[in-house]
Amino acid sequence: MPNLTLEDIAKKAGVSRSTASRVVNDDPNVSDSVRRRVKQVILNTGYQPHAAARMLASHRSWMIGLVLPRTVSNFFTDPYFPRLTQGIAQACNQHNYTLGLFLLDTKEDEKRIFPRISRKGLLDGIILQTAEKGDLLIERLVKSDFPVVIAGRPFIPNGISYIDVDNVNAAHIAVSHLIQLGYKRIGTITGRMNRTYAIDRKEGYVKAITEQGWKVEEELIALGDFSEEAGYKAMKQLLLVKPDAVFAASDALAIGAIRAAREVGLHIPNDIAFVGFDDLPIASQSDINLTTVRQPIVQFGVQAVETLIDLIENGIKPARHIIMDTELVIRESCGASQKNINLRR
Amino acid sequence: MPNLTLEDIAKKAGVSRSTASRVVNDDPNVSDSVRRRVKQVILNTGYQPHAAARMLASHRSWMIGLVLPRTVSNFFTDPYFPRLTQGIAQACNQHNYTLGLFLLDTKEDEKRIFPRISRKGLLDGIILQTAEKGDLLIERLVKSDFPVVIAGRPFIPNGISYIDVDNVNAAHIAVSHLIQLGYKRIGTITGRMNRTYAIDRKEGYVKAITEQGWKVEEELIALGDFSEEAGYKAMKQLLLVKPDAVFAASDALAIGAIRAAREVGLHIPNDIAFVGFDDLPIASQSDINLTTVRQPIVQFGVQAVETLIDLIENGIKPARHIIMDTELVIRESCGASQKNINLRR
DNA sequence: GTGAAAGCGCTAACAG
DNA sequence: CTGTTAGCGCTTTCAC
Repeated sequence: MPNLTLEDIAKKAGVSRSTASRVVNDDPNVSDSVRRRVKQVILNTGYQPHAAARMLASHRSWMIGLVLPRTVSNFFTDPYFPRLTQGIAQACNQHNYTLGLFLLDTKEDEKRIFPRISRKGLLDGIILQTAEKGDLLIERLVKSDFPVVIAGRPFIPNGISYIDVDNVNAAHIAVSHLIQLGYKRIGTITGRMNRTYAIDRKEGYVKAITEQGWKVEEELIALGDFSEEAGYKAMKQLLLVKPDAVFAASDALAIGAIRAAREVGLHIPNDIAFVGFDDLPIASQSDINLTTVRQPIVQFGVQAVETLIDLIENGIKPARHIIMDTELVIRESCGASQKNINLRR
Repeated sequence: MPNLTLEDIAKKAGVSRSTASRVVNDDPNVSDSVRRRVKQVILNTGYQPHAAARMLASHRSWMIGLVLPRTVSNFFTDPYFPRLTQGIAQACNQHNYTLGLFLLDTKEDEKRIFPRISRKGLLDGIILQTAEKGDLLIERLVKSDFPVVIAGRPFIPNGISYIDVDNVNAAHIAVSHLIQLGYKRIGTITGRMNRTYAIDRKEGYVKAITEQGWKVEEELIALGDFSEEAGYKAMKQLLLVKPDAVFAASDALAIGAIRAAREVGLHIPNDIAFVGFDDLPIASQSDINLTTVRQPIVQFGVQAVETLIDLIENGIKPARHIIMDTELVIRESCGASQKNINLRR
């Protein structure tokens, strides 16, 4: 395939470069006969417009960036991020955008990221995973008037678009469910408190506990980092204080925790109950059967892209705030079915 | 920040645009004093060259694409791919390349991918995960003389650069290790046979078994797809024919398999031994302690990028073929330590 | 509905 | 070492 330019196509079709351009870009101001002729030439030659030239002339790159900060950057320990990425990639394909992936591994990366992503002509917009409190990147991005969507509510949500689920409420429902089932000593494994979603899910737990007039016991709260490994370790801690049920802030945490519980011979849900968060495919497997809060992760990614495209095309103001629904999926690990039998007796 | 151009910088520094360009691109042909002056202006103004303009003029995009075919596209079920992606992203940051991620979700995606990634001016090169037998993408890419590195040996390796580990040998070593420990009825959980690495690891297994003069029993070979869930299901099958050891073609498979074994009350390694492949972090956790073939996944990604950059800068011929080392990491799940004690007695 | 012409912001010979 | 001059391939007014 030779390096054809628009000029060549125009010549072969016997029209001007502008007209050829109009056909390529589906401009309505072209007569049908000419359009057909040009399209035929394009088809025959396999012509593809030069990406950089188009970017330069049109001031659009048709490319969006996904930025994942360092703290989530060994992003393979929690299946959430790959899944989110998948949703985002899918939506990009759909809308004909190219996805640029920026995984921040080191502190160095983090320091150099702003110039790289804000460089003019590279990205039309950015999806940024919620970062830590006091993160400068979001602030700088907001100031730069760049189209940005935050995945997960940021610490300072003023004037910036984001998309989230109602984590407080979802966690509250999950823990309340355990309470209704009669558990009295409910522990939780949280994510690290440098993320709003970790904070919010803990808040939902606390709310449900205090609503009962119970005291929140610090020893029943264990810290993880959303990975399976962390769930395992956190559960080792919790086992010392013998909870009868545990709300884990992610499925990965829950699965690690379940491993730890089983390792010491506990049976689920008879000896101890679990509720997770995410509803990953593994949650529904027969030996896990995890009751969990279903998050529409892929759909969340799609929504992020579509919101961003809206920002790109219609301006960033006013900021969009989108909250997606969750749903408590009741399986075996919470003991609901057995409890119901008990109650019936 | 206003939209500064090189011209503006040049004016402010009292030099020509070319000189400013030279400073930006670290061209040695600039006097120190001028260089300092221009650099100062750049620093003061926060100037960033326009990405598209640079791409167009230099015929380089400083962007590489990572293409993951549909069959690996729900790429969050096997931690291998996120990890590989991380290695690739890391190397891209290091070398100042932007990473374009192309996750192929649907058949549609797969059909439309070639024009998208081969569009001139978008990518300097492509890293492509090994695809299925008869995949047209690789062929078309080879024909197009585009710089491409395949991650994992492709089915038709002629004239194309790839990077791989010696899967046959690694699997052979792993299974031989089980044989030496005295296991007599060794099963395996393979990946789907549409991937060279799945085929190769099975071949290593077969080689080790037949080397002993043993017959390869089909019922001892279960098919998975490299996910934990598949490992669990495959193991359910294998349990029916009571193997005393199992070689799993990935750690994810092994962990799913271990869950299935434990579910029916088997103890590891006393009742049944396991060896995995990958050495993911979870393999070393205290209740898993998986003996496994360590693959340098992140380093593999880095190597892929560096090979690709070599191709971009020095031409694609001759094709590079790089085989990276693996290592058998012996932990508890194979029963080596206990066996040794037995032997010593 | 179509064409001519003017850039988009940069790199890269080439001349000095 | 530095400046001048052509483009890179496309989009986008602006006339007609």
